[in-house]
Amino acid sequence: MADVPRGPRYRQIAEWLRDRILDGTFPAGQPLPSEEHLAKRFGVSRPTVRQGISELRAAGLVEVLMGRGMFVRSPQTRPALTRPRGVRRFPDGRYAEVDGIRWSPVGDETPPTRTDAPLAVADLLGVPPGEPLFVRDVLENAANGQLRQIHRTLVPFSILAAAGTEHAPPVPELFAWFEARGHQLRWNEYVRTRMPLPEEITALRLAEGVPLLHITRVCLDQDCRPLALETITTPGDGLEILHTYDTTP
Amino acid sequence: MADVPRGPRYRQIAEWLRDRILDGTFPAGQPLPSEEHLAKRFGVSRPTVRQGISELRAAGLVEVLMGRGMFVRSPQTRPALTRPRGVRRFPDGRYAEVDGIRWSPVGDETPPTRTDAPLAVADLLGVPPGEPLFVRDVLENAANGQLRQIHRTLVPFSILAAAGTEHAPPVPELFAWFEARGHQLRWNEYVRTRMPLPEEITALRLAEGVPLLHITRVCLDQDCRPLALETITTPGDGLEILHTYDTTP
DNA sequence: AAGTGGTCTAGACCACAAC
DNA sequence: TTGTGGTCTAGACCACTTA
Repeated sequence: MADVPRGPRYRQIAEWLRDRILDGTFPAGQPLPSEEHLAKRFGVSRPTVRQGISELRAAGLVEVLMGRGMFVRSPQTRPALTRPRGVRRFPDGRYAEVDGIRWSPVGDETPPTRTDAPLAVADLLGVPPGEPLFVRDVLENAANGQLRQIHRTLVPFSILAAAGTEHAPPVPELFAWFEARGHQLRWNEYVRTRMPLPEEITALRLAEGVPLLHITRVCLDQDCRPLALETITTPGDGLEILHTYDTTP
Repeated sequence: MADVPRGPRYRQIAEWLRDRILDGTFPAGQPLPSEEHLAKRFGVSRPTVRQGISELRAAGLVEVLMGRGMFVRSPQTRPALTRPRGVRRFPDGRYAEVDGIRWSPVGDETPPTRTDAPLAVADLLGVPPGEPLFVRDVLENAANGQLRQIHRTLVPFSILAAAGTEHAPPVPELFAWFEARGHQLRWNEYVRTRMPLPEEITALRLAEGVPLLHITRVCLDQDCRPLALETITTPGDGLEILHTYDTTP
């Protein structure tokens, strides 16, 4: 008995293509048959073929170029860039990111604003919800624009006021600034992932079907009191992050 | 002058729905207008409406239940579960995950197999590509099946052979086992994200548009020689991971 | 039974890219 | 000019859920 095809026609087409992509019949970079061609080959209409293709696009297996055709994406291997996470303190008191990446702002740098702490942020910062926060929001790039991230810094005005200012320096100067005020620093870093909103797709120049990595870093003092919070939003493709630890007693 | 609607009709419909979801006109859990209703309201055909809806589904903004309707997904806030990453060593020499989650295997536990190290894994384990590896693969669940993960453990046979065995115990017994052989342990943890393959969607019971978090943990000895590698694949929704660090000198 | 979404047809016209 | 994908129509029939 021959195998009876299961499920809807569009999925059979998607699976036929997927199998041939994964087994190497259609190698990466190779143009795939046109929609019209596939429609004739499977005896279905073009919208049906397109529905199958949309699954492969969402899964990031193929890339479709307007007016040119459909192409196999490069296989999922390890990302090109590994980004060690951590903060280094030099003997002279300067702070720097361990990953050593030099970011520069994209476009006009918008002036800092203020916001009322939403629940989740207030929780992490140990302040009541609605507490006013200093906000700096920067779209940054590096590596000749190959790399982008959205970097947001949040500091409660109550902490700035205690130091007699209303303006926080950017990270990592902020950390040296905290240290100069007698704090010894540690960080908690929360990592999660989600699909991007349309604005994020354009801002970060994301390809179809690429999720985001979302890092929330809370800077704490020696008594585990939160001082500041950063969120870093980066593309989930071509990038991995690295944490190092030994045993916790 | 009134605003002229831009872009294709289906995107206008998607944006109309998205705006009303984000501004609270359609609160979470509320049923949205039916496809037929939307088609009449916008003067388009049902496939056009469906194309717009497919964008919202991919972005995880709405959830569609067959025969019932379309519903607003809960907003993207902080995930329900925070999973601290790390390994604890008790004074009696036992090791345990810092997150304290008790996992149990789903279905029949498959016996360990062997594989030839692929390039990326060989690189992290410091062995030549193709080196034979011990492989344990387990689909695990916790919290009454609410939580699932795919846990793979890889150990070079060369390391097992040096201890006169061909069978590695599961993590975290493996760590105590290494320690008993004179190693002092550290870990490197690589975090990345990607969209799931169809098998992973079913194994992990993923909803539409939910990316994966993919953790690769390498266990190193005191001389930074890799001993074993684990990969943990978990749903990207409802879960975040937490790393803690202080300054690197 | 009525209403929902899931699948599919057989076309059409358009925008874009390459030749 | 030709071939590609992008958008859209105006229906059809089916499977599923709820009442």
